[in-house]
Amino acid sequence: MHDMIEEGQAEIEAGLSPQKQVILDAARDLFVKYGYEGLSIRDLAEQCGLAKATIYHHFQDKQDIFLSVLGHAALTMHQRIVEAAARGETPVEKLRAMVYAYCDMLVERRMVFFWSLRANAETEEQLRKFVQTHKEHLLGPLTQIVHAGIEGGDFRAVDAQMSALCLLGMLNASMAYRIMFDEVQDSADVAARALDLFLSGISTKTCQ
Amino acid sequence: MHDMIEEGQAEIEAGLSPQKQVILDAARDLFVKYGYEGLSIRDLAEQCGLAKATIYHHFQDKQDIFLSVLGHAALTMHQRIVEAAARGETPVEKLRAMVYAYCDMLVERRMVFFWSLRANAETEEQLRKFVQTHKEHLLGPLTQIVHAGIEGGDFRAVDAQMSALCLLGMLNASMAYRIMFDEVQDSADVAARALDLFLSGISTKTCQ
Amino acid sequence: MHDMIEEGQAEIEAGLSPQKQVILDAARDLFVKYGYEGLSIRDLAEQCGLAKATIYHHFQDKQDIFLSVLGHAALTMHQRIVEAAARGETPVEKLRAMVYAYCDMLVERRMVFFWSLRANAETEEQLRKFVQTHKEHLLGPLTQIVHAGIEGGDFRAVDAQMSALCLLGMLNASMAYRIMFDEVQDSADVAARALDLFLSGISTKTCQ
Amino acid sequence: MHDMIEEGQAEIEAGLSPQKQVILDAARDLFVKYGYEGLSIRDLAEQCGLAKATIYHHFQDKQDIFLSVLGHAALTMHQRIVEAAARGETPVEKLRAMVYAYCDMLVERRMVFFWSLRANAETEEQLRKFVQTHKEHLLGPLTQIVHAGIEGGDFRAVDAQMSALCLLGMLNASMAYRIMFDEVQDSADVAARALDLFLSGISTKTCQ
DNA sequence: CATGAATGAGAATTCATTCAT
DNA sequence: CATGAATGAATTCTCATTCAT
Repeated sequence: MHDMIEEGQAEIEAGLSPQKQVILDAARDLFVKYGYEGLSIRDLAEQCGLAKATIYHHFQDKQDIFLSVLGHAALTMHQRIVEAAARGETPVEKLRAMVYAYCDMLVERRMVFFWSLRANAETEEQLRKFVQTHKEHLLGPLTQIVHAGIEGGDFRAVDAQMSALCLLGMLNASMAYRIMFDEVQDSADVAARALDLFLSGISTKTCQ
Repeated sequence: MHDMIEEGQAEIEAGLSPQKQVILDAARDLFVKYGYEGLSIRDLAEQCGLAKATIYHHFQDKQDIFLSVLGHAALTMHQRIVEAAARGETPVEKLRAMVYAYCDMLVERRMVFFWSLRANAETEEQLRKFVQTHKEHLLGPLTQIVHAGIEGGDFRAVDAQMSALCLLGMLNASMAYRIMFDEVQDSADVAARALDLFLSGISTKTCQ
Repeated sequence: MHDMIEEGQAEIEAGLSPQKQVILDAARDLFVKYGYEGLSIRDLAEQCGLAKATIYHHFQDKQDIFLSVLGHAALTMHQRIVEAAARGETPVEKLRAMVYAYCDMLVERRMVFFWSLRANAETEEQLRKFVQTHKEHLLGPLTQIVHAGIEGGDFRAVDAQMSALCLLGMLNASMAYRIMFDEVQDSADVAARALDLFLSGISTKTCQ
Repeated sequence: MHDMIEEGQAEIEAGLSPQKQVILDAARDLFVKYGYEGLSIRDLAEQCGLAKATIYHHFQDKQDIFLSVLGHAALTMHQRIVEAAARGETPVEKLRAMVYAYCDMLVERRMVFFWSLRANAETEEQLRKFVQTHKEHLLGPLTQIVHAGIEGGDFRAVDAQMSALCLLGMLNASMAYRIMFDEVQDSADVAARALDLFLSGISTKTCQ
């Protein structure tokens, strides 16, 4: 895997006080580990070395933290994927770079499934809208490349968005499996094989 | 979609007291809806029309309920998939039947991802082992068919298990998307398209 | 220590169904270990290999069990002490035999203090009356011997009951200390030294 | 009895927030009255005029409260006994003052037996260690005086610690009896008689 | 910018007990 | 004589959140 990020803890977003960043980074890890209900403000505060009340100084409530985490994750994913795409020439090269970048983030943050975070019932509607708004950040660039590949004659005339979605699903499943059961396998390997299967599926060339 | 199950609530497993079945069915729905931490025993009891204490008469604790739900789900999935496979002749036909059966269950029980259920930290290790034991129920039959397809010359010589895993991932993502965002689309359609992409990927025939 | 009882589990009292005895024996151990509130009917039932409801077949309620245990303990103590007294000739010999018998029971059943069992508030009044009634079983024989010693000119003219009470207190404290902290010391030794101190205190002879 | 403490509720220990003191004082009374299992946090909170959760703001859990109570009791006992000892000249005088101080505390706080408080099974080991650490506070000063008495030729060459332990046992039993059954008797009287018996036992002089 | 104190609501779990069988 | 099923009340403890400082 190519562009390993040294330590994914502290990417400072414009307009975010450093203290907020600390909280968000800790919150991300805890949400991923324990889910929405499973993260307790007490734990979060302890993790940050702050008092519980201080958390409320920076965020309105738990949902606020949650949605902030989600927003930042989506944004970062987007940035990395777009950056990765820029490193390739052909659609296939671009796709490969994006896939690696995506899998890196999955593993690095153990964010196995982006959607597996599950908020409580009241949040759910809000969450749905939120995800609907931000999913483009992830799905959009992929879809676009698939589209370009179709236009360029590299790929068959499939439904581009649906294909991108399937690619993400394959990667999610593969990485989840690797993380849960066979940590020995290199994630780049796993990702490569899933990507090959995908490319065989959409490529116009004879399969092998 | 073909064999829609009329009401997925009450398949009686051998050796399970009916009262336990009632609790498990309700628990399944609530776990899927709210996640592990999100299900409260109080809600579960109310849903079943029982007193909280009665739940604890039948199950040791929340984890016990959780793992029971998981176990039964895995078993049911297995049964349905195996049944479905029996309805096809060729590997492709078998695969298609299995995919439909799987997606039916996903939608019917809104079990969007089988693995997205997430227990608390202490459970996690136990959960991991549990899933490791039971994943075969789901992955095994698929892998077997892919294998048969390879042997029979229908499929390319890919890693059968990895391919099966990718197929599941594609279906999970597709169905999750459909459930979350465009409920209008027919899930059979969505499933069919994902399957076609997959088949194109592993088929030995010229793509297209 | 002389008359070690082989296994203090099953002394059958006249008129007690064997099943009741089993329950009482288990209850005694649990009350001693955990106190009144600390014993749970569930644990008691498990310990006996019975269902909870079966306990209620034999006893009215928890208090009933508690008072039965107390009654039987008082009775057994009484019997053993009286038996022991019969084995001595002089008051001092009798006292020594009683003390050994008492300490044997303390250790054997870890009933460090007879009175340390504490029931809940509502029971307390009932308990007080009960203990008041039964304390004679323990204190009476000792007091009587002290009295005899005074009459016979062996002991000083002290308040016999108060002296007996003090002797019990010394033994309780000594045995409790031994059980809690230095299990190495022989309980017969410990008892002997406490008794010597007591005898020095009430004896008419020059000390030493 | 000489130095009766007017109201034993509010001795402020250095370094303890006043709120913690309030809770500890209430907890002491309730533990003594009902035992470890018998005290409910709800009752304790009500007694303090606080919300249940507030108790947990100040203490980690029930055990924490319990051990705190024990620690403070041991400390206070120690202080009072040492103060009392300073008021006497000869070992006998010192002992007498200590005994009165001890019995005062027993009655005042109805702490009939210092050791009769019994925690649940998991605590027990922790409790044992705790008591082992703190028993010196109570036993140490007494043992020391007995030792001094032996050195000075006032007392016989007995095992000082064992004697001190016996003295405590006598006092405990005597006071418990008085509190439970004949409240009419003056506790100073009761204590005096137990002490006289003890002194007769260890004194080198001819017994009367 | 930060926090200690406080809390009402609710979490999971256990309690002693009853009753139909 | 025995028990499985059931339960209302109580248990310890945690939750997200507020507020005065």
